Amino acid sequence: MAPTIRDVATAAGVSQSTVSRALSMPELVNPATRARVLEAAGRLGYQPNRAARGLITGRTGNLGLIVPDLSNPFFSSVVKGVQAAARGADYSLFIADTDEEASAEVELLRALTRQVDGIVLCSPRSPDDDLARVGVDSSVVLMNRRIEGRPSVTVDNADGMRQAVEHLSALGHKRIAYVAGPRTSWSNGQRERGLHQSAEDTGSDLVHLGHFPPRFEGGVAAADLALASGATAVIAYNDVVALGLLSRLGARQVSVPAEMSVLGCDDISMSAMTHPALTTVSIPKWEAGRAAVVLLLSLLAEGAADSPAPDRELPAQLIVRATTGVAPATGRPAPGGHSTKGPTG
Amino acid sequence: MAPTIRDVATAAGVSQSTVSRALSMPELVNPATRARVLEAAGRLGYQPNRAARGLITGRTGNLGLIVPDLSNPFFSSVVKGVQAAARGADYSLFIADTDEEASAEVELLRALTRQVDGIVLCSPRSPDDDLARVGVDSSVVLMNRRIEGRPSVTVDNADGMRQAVEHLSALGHKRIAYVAGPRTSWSNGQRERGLHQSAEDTGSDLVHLGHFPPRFEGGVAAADLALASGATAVIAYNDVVALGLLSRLGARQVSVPAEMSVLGCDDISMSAMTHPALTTVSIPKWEAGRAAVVLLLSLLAEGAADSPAPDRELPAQLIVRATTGVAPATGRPAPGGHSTKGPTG
DNA sequence: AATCGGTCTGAAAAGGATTGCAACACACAG
DNA sequence: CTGTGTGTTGCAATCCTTTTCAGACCGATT
Repeated sequence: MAPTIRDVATAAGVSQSTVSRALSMPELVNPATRARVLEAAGRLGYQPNRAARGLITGRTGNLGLIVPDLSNPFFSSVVKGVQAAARGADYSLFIADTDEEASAEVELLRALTRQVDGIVLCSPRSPDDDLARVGVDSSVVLMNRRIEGRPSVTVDNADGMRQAVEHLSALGHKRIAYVAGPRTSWSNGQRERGLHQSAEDTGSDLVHLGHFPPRFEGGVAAADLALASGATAVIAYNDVVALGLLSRLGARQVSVPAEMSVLGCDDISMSAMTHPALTTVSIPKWEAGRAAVVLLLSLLAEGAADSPAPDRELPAQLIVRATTGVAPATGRPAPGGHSTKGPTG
Repeated sequence: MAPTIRDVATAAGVSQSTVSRALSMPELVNPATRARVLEAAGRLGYQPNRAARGLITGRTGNLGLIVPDLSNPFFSSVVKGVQAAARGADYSLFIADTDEEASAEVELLRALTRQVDGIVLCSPRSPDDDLARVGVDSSVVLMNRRIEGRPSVTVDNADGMRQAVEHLSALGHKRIAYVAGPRTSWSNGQRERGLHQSAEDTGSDLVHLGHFPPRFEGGVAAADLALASGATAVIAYNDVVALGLLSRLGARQVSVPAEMSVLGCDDISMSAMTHPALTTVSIPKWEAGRAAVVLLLSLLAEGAADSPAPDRELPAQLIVRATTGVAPATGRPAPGGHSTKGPTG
């Protein structure tokens, strides 16, 4: 149905090989012939069959992207960055969403691996062992997770948390609550680590409120714990959770930031639009997606040879908006909430 | 590198054809042989090379999905529906985002068409002619757009708007403003049509505030116009815009719904979580994505033969939450805003 | 005139899976 | 004992492109 290289060849009065060369190695054919070939190809609307090409080159021209939840705005931004970079390099993109289910990751990884040249695995929830096993044969770049011996793109979450804690500390907050994300999230682990370290450095009390689903409802549920904890500021695992916090605090008529400061993470676009606008630790999402693809493509080009699993770490950046303010003069009473300085999960 | 059908064949002591048949037409081979083949395939971890298969069958096992903006939660839901259906039918999914740019649609359509068996084109912004031209050769199902002679999945937007207007009318609102979406959006046209019809039926005044980008900022910008229009209720093109309206109304200290009722469209998850929770016309997003794939697959199975471009229309459903209430007793003055009953774009 | 270098082109193989056709074995009927 | 049918398997062609290898051609040098 669609024109093949053969059709172009006869139309241009040359052989298939010449057509192939005219299109992919232009300097090897006589300019006049090439012009004829290009004209014929254009006239027939010829598009090379990527499956056939892939069969012989062993490369598909496709990349895969696996994310936990496409409806999370954090990941939409990542997807956009990945997409831009892939399209720029003339790769097509398979995107798959695991619905936050760890088991789906290895399954998708396996299913995808035959159809792509490489995979960006974003914020995987699976245990290290599973990931180590499955990715060996194909090129996989991890994002938001670091595993020994695997290339990855990460963000300096710990430093982001340091900036957050120092900001709050400078505002006079002495007791800071943290609403944690999934136990299986590597980023969450990094953030907890950064929090504990900088809490210690600044002499702040850190209250770990427990692990919550990284969604709006998680923040809603955590808000009451935060209020009961005696903290004057609360840091959320991400912005969506922070928005949930704000919502519940609003419902309980707690004024932000006068009575309680709230700080998110990610800097999703919605965060700048709330009232009051959310103070947050900005993560270069788009850039991270792009960097993952760049790294992946460089690995593919090298032929998976030398370098021992490169890592790329991007900076996080505190963005101060309106949900953080000076600590209330009178400390709140501090019932409930278990204060701890050791990591909990 | 990866095991081929040949490897399985020698391992099982049969020919390639037998392996192929054992895997895809099990009833044609001797049960004992089949068992041997399956065992060998399993042991070697054989996965058929889809490119090679596609070369001969002419089918890729891939579907394509094109949406205007992945970071719009409406489309994330659609994507999830499409993905679920595709995965259920053992198809892989290419997803592409046009960044709301119409020209990218035809380009992506063309690029994708060779690599997939069919495409779901969601909420296309391109003019009818362009779409009519490009899709002829491949199977394309439109979503949120109806074009003569092309299969489509749509939602009864007009009826959704009717429900909205009747709801507001029953609450005593006489003057209703509409914040329109992109001119190039077919859904927007349908909604305007429904609005004008039901405004006439209920004897309400409809104020068209103009076209705004379908984003939060669009709502923010429209809010002041709504206030100045003398309307006591405002319907937004979608929920994201409605959230922008709420934000700006809040900033201007207009109480919702006491002074102004606000009504959105789509029912994105965020809408149930605001304070007050947003009244909205719910669109079956997930279901629509699924329906589009089901329709597409049925077309592929039929071999694009008989039926003259089936259309599937899904119902919309008003969800009353807290941003709509009885009209304020004292009508507001009505300067600015151009009242009209004819469609504007 | 023969050789050489260089440029350009074509023939043919390869890549992995599917499938039409032929072959084979076997049982059974004629 | 031959012919027919059925059930099972193998051979070989095919899909479309890339790539290797060899050949053709031309001008120039020895």
